Amino acid sequence: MSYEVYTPKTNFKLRGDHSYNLSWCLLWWAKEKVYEKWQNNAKSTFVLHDGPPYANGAPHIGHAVNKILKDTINRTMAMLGHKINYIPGWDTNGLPIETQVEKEFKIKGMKLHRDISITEFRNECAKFAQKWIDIQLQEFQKMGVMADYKNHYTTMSKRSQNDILAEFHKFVNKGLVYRGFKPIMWSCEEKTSLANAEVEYKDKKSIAIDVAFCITSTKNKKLNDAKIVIWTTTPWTLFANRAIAYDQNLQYSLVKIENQKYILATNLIENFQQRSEKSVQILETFTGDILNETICKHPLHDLGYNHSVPLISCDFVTEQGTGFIHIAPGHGEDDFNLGVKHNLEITQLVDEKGIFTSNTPLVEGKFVHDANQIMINELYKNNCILAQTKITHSYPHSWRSGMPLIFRATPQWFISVKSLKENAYKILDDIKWIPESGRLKFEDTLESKPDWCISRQRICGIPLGIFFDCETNEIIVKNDILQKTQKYLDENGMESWWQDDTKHNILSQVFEKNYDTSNIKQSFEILDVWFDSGATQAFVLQNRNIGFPANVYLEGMDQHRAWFQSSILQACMKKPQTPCKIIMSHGFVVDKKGYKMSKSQGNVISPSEIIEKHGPDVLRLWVLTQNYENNLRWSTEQLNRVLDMEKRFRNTLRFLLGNLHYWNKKEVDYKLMPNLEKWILHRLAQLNKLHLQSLKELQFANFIKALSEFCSVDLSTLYFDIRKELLYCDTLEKSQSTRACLFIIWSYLIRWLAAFMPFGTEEAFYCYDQTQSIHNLHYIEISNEYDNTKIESYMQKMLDLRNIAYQKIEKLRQSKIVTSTHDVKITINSTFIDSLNEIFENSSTNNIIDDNNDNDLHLSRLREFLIISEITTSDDIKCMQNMIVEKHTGTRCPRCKRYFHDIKILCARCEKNTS
RNA sequence: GGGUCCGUAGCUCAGUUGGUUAGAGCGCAUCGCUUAUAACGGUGUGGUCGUAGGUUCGAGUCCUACCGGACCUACCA
Repeated sequence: MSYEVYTPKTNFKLRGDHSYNLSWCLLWWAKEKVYEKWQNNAKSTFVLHDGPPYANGAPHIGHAVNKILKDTINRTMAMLGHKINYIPGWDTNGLPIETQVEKEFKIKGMKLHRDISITEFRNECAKFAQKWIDIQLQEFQKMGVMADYKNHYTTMSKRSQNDILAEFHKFVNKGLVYRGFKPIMWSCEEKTSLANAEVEYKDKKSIAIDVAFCITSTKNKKLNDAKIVIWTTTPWTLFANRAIAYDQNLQYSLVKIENQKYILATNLIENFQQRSEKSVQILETFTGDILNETICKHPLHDLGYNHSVPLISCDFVTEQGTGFIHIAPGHGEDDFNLGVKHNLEITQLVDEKGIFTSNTPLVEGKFVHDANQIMINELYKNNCILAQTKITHSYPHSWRSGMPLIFRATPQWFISVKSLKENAYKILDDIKWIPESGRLKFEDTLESKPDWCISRQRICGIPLGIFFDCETNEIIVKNDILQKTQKYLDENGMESWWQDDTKHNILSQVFEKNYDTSNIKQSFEILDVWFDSGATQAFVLQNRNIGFPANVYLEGMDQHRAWFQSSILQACMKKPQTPCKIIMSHGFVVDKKGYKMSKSQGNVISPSEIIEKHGPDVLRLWVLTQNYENNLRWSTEQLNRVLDMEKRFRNTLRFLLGNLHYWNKKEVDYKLMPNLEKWILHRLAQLNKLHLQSLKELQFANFIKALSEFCSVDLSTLYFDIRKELLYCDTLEKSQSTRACLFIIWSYLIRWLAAFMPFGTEEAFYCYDQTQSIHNLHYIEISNEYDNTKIESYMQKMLDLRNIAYQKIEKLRQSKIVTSTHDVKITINSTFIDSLNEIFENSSTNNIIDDNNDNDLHLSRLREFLIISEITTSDDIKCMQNMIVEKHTGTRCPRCKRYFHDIKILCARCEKNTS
């Protein structure tokens, strides 16, 4: 037989239909204009400036981490009452998109210029980027990322491109842009220089050779007929060899190998022996300075390479090789610097495709990597190779095509960064770095930053928009030509830069009719994409009046050398100023074992898959409960942990909702609440402090964990379990003040959780209130009364008693004497009543259960707390530890489960409450 | 090769300026409830604090080296 009890009633499911709920929430938020309403908030505008992801693929788990963190901060700030200005953006120019589009044309057998115009090509790139923007935008929304999507920015929109060009021209006007000639990382495949960020270091197998150079002149007689041995892994660069470097402080030895004298670094002889399998006899050892003013001849001297090869001292000789470094000033940075210092020829023997030009005997028209074998063959013919080995070493490759890169000296445009760096150093203290070590990373990169090569020999991007004198290499700036160029491109479209009449149209505005402009060249290069994204602080934050400086920049920690760097340098063009107040960085996603995710390892996970299987809240909780300053680990254990956590939160909300169903919506004065309620409110006050702390550090993991413990331990195990008897079995009238307390708990919990699991909380909130979104509510300030530290000692004493009692009950349970705490009767010493009085000091008498057997209020409280049937006193018991726990000998009331001695069908209380 | 950061129970994390027997939640095991029921409660089990040295009366905490991992850097010519 069942009796009426007030068990929880709610439509909110423990396991919701997350895919239905996801689409419902997105519709609901749009209808409710959640983001738009954030603009009505009274507190100052909070600007988290979005660093643009690259629009060339589906979002990966790293995007998810980044966007979820950003969104959580935004939602938190909105609930604090700030206006939110979050403009998502995309990086849409550059090589990766261009090569992708190029590939598609190649498949169709089409060729740029022949079959497709530059304009058409650029349009295809834009279409390609737009496709991925649409996909990413949708995915970000599914993660719950709330943003001003309508006004999103891209680096390819007309307005952005004009703004970015204008931004670049400011650098030109300030005299910071110059044409330089430097060896830079060059991709023969893509025929362009590459930014550092476009370079990927991979293992490459190379042929390493030890090559002998004959000495032709030396001031030291004993070196007369000796040969210098160099070691190289790029034999083709020997065609461009112009010197040999050594360390004048290093020990070198004159050695004899097969009746020929050679010079090698003393400590590297053993390595050399192993490589060459030749026996080496040391004749004499000396320091490197003896090699001063020594001159060799090129090993292919008689084949057209008849220049002399001087020995030059340097400080970058390493532990590898022979102690001598072959120097090709056109093909390495160290080499170049040394070449400039000693006035060596900076060779330009290789064209943009990596093919040797006409002034290179033997290899003219040959690709550099094919030239390796030609060089090796010739050297063998001339008897110059002492050893040939294969080595695997880390070598730069093109990020996109995967092809090995070369160093190649070419004319490029550079921004002089000296003054920008000086300004940047001045604002480092104005930025709060989270974590603090981020500043160190940033500073390290800043310190070693060379002048910024900003030209790219491509077309998917923003043209430099400059003309220059091809004799002096000076950029033409007279008669406002830069502004006129900007205006022209604004009116005719950015792609008009590549049209035939553009040069004439612009120059005719600047120079008189008969002025000879044959010396004036137009640059057809485009800007480095890092300049594009670095300019967002200008063309998004400032030009659109979003707010400058922004409050927060938040990106992966790799951006300390990339976006953070370019943004700050560009902001510091005129004066020291920071584009943001806080720079926060997060780690990368790794697998269970801590290894990075890569397709080849097969350990990648996709955010959309997680969302599909488990819902967006689970993905978010996974991100948010880890220490994201370091790596974020993904594993099934973690997934299960987060699934359990989500379930715990949902079930807590469900229990609250179910019991609020019976609430008369009347609030209750704090002073009238029993100690147990005061304690749970005190816990809320503690959590609130933690919440504020988490906002300061923008670290939510500890707070969420505290919330989870609160739900498990404080609510489920203690408060809810104890109050169930009252809520279910007593009169509705009696239980109202506890329900009022449940409402307070609900009010805080649902708001706190809203930023972390926006979908589940919305679903729950809708069960309570269909008139508004939870995400347009604000956090509630905690009443000072709640922060009641005195209540802690009350709770501690109660828990101690509970502990003692439950240990004893457990023994009875194990002996199969009782099964539940309801079966138990406890007897304690009557003098303990006094200490109970102390424990319950100041506790209200409100909403105590009718305890027809007990006439002592405090005993009744204790009985309630222990969830047992009866508690009595006796003078025979000496102390609390000796409390007697035994099976109650009465009959159980089928409604409230308690045992009583005098019972008809129901206990007296239930009889009364059901009549 | 160099720089920065990280390494505490199966998982996520606490662990104050070095100070008793290293904590929590979850998980897991087990018992129970059957009025939050694909829920809930009781009890229990988990750790050579990455490894090895050193400083100290005493080290998870400080120092050194090494191992493993992440990010950055670097054409080992």
